[in-house]
Amino acid sequence: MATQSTEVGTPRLAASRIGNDIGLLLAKLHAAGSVLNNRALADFGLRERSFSVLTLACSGLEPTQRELADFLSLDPSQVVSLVDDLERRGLVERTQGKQDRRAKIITSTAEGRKMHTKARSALDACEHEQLSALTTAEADQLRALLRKALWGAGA
Amino acid sequence: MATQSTEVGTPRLAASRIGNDIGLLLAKLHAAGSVLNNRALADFGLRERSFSVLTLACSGLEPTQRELADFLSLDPSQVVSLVDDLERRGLVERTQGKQDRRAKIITSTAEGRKMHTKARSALDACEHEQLSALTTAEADQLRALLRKALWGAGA
DNA sequence: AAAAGATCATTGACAATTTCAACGATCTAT
DNA sequence: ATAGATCGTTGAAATTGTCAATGATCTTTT
Repeated sequence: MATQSTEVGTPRLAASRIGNDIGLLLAKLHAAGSVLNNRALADFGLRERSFSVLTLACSGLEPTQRELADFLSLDPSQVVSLVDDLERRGLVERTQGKQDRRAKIITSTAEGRKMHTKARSALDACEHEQLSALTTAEADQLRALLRKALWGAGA
Repeated sequence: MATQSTEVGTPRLAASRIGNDIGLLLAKLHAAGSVLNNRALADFGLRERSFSVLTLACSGLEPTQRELADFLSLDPSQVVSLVDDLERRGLVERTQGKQDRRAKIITSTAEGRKMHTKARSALDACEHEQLSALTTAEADQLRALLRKALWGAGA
């Protein structure tokens, strides 16, 4: 994410064969969205990643840090920092794993859930803005295709 | 891209609301694909980005470095390094802009085009592997939706 | 039941990347 | 002409990514 702007720039070069590369398209849309998202989350002292951790902590799924690392495509040590920060701010708590005492389950505090609710609605607005060129049906379709590409038909 | 593996990990947490966030889905699919792509390109001494620059250099579109930066969502200084490397290896050349003498137009050498052809076919295989959970029609649809989200219906 | 080997969170070191401010050269507008 | 913007480039600073080592705990093998 180099361009601080949201503008996705001259589509002139999109005519190249590379304008059809899934990898590049993913990178570009992701970069553009990150700027939007981080800008919106800054009001809450959050970034995309800490928001993701907070969301999962609020989900009731009781994720371990290892699961967070896998799911968010992060190194376990990065999760430590993310959780440290959220825990220091009282939004999240580490509790010992039930079957596995090595693992730490991340759960949200009441305050964390309040914060999450507010941040979530801000993010939804972002997403809507990011996909404004698509109809609602197309946006849903995009989501479904991305999920299927990642996890197969099962998810 | 933390996990060096291609495995996209436990979909258990995908049940969370965040498993529908476009931002996260893009990040995950992009991260997984990057590992694949960079692994394949390593045989040619290329990475995703240098390959992108090389591709645009081969496109006949005569992009300036500024255009490359915009299109690839990179800082202009990052493009300098990328082009430096490719130029040192004789794959690409800087030529002075026609209307604007500040600008540098990046074009490919004959050797650059040979390299590009080989790398391209390796990458196509990657993309196919990355999207193996999708049918061909779905992959095309995904491409079209990403393009529309980025550049609107026009592109 | 004990030992060996794997996995979890954590730390800290190191490398790579991103971001930013400054610069000379050139372009554009006043 | 002059003033202000833009292009590529450099280099420094901040952020991120990667990796190896550790103690605690789990799992598997004997």
